Amino acid sequence: MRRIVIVEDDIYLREEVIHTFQRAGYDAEGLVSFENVEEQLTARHPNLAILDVNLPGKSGYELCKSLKIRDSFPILILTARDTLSDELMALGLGADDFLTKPCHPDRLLARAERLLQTYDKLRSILQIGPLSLDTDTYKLVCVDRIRILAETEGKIMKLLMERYPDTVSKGELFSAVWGTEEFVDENILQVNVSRLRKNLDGIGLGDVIRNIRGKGYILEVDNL
Amino acid sequence: MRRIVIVEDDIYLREEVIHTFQRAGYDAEGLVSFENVEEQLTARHPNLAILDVNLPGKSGYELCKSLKIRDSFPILILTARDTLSDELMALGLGADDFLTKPCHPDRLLARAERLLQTYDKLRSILQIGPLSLDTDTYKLVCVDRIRILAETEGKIMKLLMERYPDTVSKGELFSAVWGTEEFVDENILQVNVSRLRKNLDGIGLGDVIRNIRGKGYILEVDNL
DNA sequence: CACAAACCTTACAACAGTTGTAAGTGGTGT
DNA sequence: ACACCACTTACAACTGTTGTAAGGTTTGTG
Repeated sequence: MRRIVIVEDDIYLREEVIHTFQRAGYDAEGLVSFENVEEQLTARHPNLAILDVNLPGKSGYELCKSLKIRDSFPILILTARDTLSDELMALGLGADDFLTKPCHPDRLLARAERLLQTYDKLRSILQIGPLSLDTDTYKLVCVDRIRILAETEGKIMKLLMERYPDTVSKGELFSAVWGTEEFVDENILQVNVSRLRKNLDGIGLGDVIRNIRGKGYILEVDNL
Repeated sequence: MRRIVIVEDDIYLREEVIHTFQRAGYDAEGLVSFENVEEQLTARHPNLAILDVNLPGKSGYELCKSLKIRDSFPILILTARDTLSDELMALGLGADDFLTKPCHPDRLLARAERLLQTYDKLRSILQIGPLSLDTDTYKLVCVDRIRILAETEGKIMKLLMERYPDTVSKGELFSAVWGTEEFVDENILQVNVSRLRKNLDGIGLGDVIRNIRGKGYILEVDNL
């Protein structure tokens, strides 16, 4: 079932929206605390997030922007701020739709379902900034250049993107790619990182994988 | 450059919209005849279509629906009909966004750019009904079942989807897959169709490729 | 600066998956 | 009943991927 997470501090409106989606057969839930909204959201792996922008604490716009760097689910902004510049701001930061309160439940539902449908086809795609990776086929795309990675290289790239912007230890890479941290030649990881780097270089992505001596590998995509 | 095609019979509004997009650096053009709108649109391979629903001739809604069966570009409905049921209808038929006239150029632009951005990641995906095929990797998806096809099988599937709902002659298949209609063993096509069918069967798509004796092959996806 | 540890690269052979060939079976229309 | 078209399976050549081996380079430390 599709999970929809609602971030809205007005409890009455929140419950109404939740019920709208539950009646339509979705697994809808709302956040009740507005600390660490970003962590709470990503931890629940929603298929869609509905966001108010007037939240206690961090601005909804900032939240939207930082969620959209790693583009895993669509974001629908639902807010009382109804000026054009609010809408332009939201869309410019990557929001997928923008609706103003009060909003008819049917409209909200239709818009939400539209987004769910479109993002269905993107389910398997990991995104970090301008870089995207299809985790089924290991097709890597950067702007308009593409490359299809071999399985081992793809698995490494996948983990690096999932853990971004953290460093990934060699042990983690071993268990993700070979299923064990032990009994595997240390060198084989380096060989495959080397191959992966050569591949990335071929599409203009030199120096994207950086090694942290003694710690592991990390993705660097700031300058793109 | 991104091509945007505008389908709008009010010439003044049409020109205004065209200019809005041209100023923003897009290749924007409008249809001037409203016969065969669907053929005109698909022939121009737009990255986005902007559609009025009150057209002379065929209803914009019907048009939207039949365009969306093969989902190659996003559709933004721009119309004077501003009731909720119009919006629900449009979204239900697969339209990607719905705006009412008069519409501020900046809003239109922002919404359009949002769609272009999202569909960038779907550029390589062919869709016929519930079936989608990534033409770079030959990943075939039907609802939630996926299969990655080998290159030759993928090329055959690709052509069958592109030509849907027409029959594809063996000659066309030969030139698309092997680059020549001659000097290739007749049998090799049958072998690969056989392999493809076995693959499709594996994801619950038995009997999707039908042979028309003496004519060629055709895709049948009505019953899905 | 010398040394060791960590990291990187290239070449190669084993392997897996894909391709076309060959040969034979099954079905359809006249 | 016959010819023709369509289908299927087995097999060997080929292609791209993988891990191993061996040697080179960089980095931090005493």
